[in-house]
Order: sequence, then structure tokens, then C-alpha cells
Amino acid sequence: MARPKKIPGTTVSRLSVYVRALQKLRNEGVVTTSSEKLAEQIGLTAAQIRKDLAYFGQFGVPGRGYYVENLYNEIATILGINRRWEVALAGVGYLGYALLAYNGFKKQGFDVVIAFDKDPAKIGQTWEGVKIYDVAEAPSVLPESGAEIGIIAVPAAGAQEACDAFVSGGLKSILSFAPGRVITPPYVTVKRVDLAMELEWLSYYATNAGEHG
Amino acid sequence: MARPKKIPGTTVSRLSVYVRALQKLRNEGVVTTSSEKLAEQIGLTAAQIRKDLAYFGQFGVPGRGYYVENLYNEIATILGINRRWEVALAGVGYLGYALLAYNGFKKQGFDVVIAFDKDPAKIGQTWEGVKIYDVAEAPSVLPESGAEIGIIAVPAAGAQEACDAFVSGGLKSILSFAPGRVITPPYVTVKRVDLAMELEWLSYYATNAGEHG
DNA sequence: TATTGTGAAGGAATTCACAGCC
DNA sequence: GGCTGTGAATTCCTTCACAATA
Repeated sequence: MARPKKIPGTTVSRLSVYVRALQKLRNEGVVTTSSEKLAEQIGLTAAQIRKDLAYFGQFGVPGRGYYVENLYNEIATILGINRRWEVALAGVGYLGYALLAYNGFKKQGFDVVIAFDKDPAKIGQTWEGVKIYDVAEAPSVLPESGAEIGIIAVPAAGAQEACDAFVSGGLKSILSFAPGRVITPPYVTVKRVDLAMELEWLSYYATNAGEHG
Repeated sequence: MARPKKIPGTTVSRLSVYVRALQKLRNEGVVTTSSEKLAEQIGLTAAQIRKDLAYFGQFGVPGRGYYVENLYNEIATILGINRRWEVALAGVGYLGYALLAYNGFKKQGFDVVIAFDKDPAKIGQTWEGVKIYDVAEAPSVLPESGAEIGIIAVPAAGAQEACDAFVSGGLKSILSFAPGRVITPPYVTVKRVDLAMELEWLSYYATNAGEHG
């Protein structure tokens, strides 16, 4: 399944945006759209969208545009979200619990099926239908859980331990909310989200008002 | 306070990363560092770091490197985080509450000082020392709260209303966790974080294994 | 000697513009 | 006529390489 050209990371991030836009159109019963209309809806240029899609194939009809349902399916397939993903969660504090209960994940096909913590008071309990295990048990219980993606929502100090446990359990894709880098083998993909950094970004633009973002 | 050149957005995002690295070095008692050492610590190239800093001035000593404390202060000033920021929160559900209780914000100087919700059961209560108001009250109570940044943690359906309330209350910087775009006047900066999109990014790389991210 | 700061070179991503197709 | 798909042009970002400096 070799892909012709090398795909820019920026293009990949935009695919999710396209998927959201197409989901919205589909819910509204719109059957066809165009790169121009999508661009306006999303806030990009039409050429950008066509270029992005061109990396993966030809999905449109010249003179007509794109069929919403069809384009949605194509991009969902490219993103690998035309299926369910089982997800493991490390850290059932406030943030972890919020993620556990978050509907936005389920809606996009991501199901938290197993959770881990270090707090003895939580271990063994079942929250939102998800059983909580000791982090140390991860290597043994993860493989049979079906989880392929891990989310780290523990305090900074425990991030590496949680990450190691995930990797030992066979996970190759990890989303980390802990500030700071975690060290992993090269075959593991880690995506970091640092909430404070997002606020700092706003702080910069609020402080240096003028250059719009 | 005009800035000589136009600053790439990529550079701004990296400033936060530099700040984290410098905070870490400072905590470890390290006095000086170099672009080379920082680059290794962070996972970038030394030239990149020097180029980024060059947009804002000359902070290093040729042959010596950078003074950690000094460089930290310089970048913190550029980012506008050498001060406290008061923050307003819309939506005290699971996610909102997690953000309310999140220590990572306080540690970086962001203080949630006021919260909003639409649930009558929550309105009027005080959680984590933060009083919860009706969203409709935002225009009247926000100005005297001191908040300059707003965080939207409400379900998608309420995002625009929360956003409008923030804007009416005078906020110009908004961090939104709601999926989908919110419409604002051009002088308002909105930064969106879509948690499901981050998972989709992982899904892509897990599905199309090979091209590393 | 070690390391910065920066002009120049190189590479990547975006935008332009239009041939080709419906 | 309208719109896609794509080579070419352009803009933006990163890396290189070295003169300047402590």
C-alpha cells in the first residue's frame, strides 16, 4: 500500500478539519460541494484543499465538485477512522475522568476501554463502564484489552512510567497531556498536547497585538 | 514597540517549548547553556533555535552561549507570561472542572478567576474558590473580574453563545475546546484545541505506518 | 577555542493559473 | 460554464556555513 509522494504533516492535520466540515454538510443533507465552498466554510484557500486531496487521489468531478458522502468516506479511510479504535487511559484524575466521559471521542469512533491509575482507592473500581487497573498491570492486561492507542493524563512526574507501561503493553500510538517529553522507542508515535502552551500562544498575541493569528 | 521583521507562527509556537526547557534547566540549577545543548534537549536543530531568537534580539554571548535565567526572562517577556493572566471559564462540566483544578495553568501564571455555566444547579456555587455565574451575566460581571482570556469548555451546541458572551464581556483572547469554528469579530483571537483531532492524527500514522511523525 | 548571529542556499508548503474534463 | 487536478511560480521556513566576538 505504498503512497506515491511524501505527505506533508500540515496536510495530514488538515484532513481532520475536512472530515469535520464534511460531517457537518452531511448532517445538513448537503449532497455536493466544491473546493471553493469548503474553503470558505473552513477558512482556507480552495487551491490548498485541492492540493491536499491530490496527494491521495482524485475524488472530485471536474465541473461538478465533490460528492459529500463520497469524499467523507475517502478521507475517513485515509485517516483510518472508518473503524472503531480502542483506547487506553492512564490517569483518572480530573482530566482523565473528563476524557473518560467525553462524548467527542465516542462520536469520532474512539472508545476508552481500559484505564490505569496509581491510587489504590481507584484501582479495581469501574467508572463509566471502564475498569481501572494499577499502572504496573498494564503490560499484562493491555494486550487482551484490544486497545491500540494510549492517552496519558497523569501528572508530569508519572508520565514516563505510564508511557513505559503503555509501550510494554504493546501500544504504538500515544497522546500525552503531560508537560515535557517522554522517551519512547522509535516505532512509537507520541503526540503531545500541552494545554498551558495553548494559553501562552494567546498570551503572545494578546501582548503583541497587531499580527493576527 | 514595533518589531523589525514579521515573525513566523512556527517560531511563536516554539517559544513556549524553549521556555519549558529553560524552566527545567533553571530548576536543575544550570546557569548557562548553548543553542547546541538546548537543541538536543528539545529535539530541534541549533540553527533553528538561533534563528528563532534572532527575530527578537541578541540574547547570547558568542563563544559562551546563553545565561539560562536571562534567556528565560527574555522569552517570558516576549510571550507575555512574565505576569499573571486572569482567565474566565465557560462550562463547568467534566472538562471545565478539570481545567479549573488543573495545576499546570497556575504554575505558568494563568489563574481561573471566574466561571460560567447554564446549569441552574451550578450557578451561584463556588468551586475551587471560583464563583460560577450564568452565562447570560458574562457581559456585566466579566469586566470587573479582571479576566482577559476566556476558555470555552461547553458542548458544541453552546460554544457560539459562550463565545458571544465572552466577547460582549470584553475578552479578546479565547481558547476553545468545542469542536467546530466559532464566529468572532476580527479583533478577537481564537485558538482551537480539538481533542478528537489529535487522536485522528494518531490514527493516520497508525494506519499508514512508515512515515514517522 | 567555543559559540553566537546572520546572509545565502536550499527545501517545503502555498498560491497561481490554466489545460482538461464534465 | 464550472470546477477539478496539477505544473509552475511564489512565498515561507529551515539549514548551512562562516565572519564576528568573548
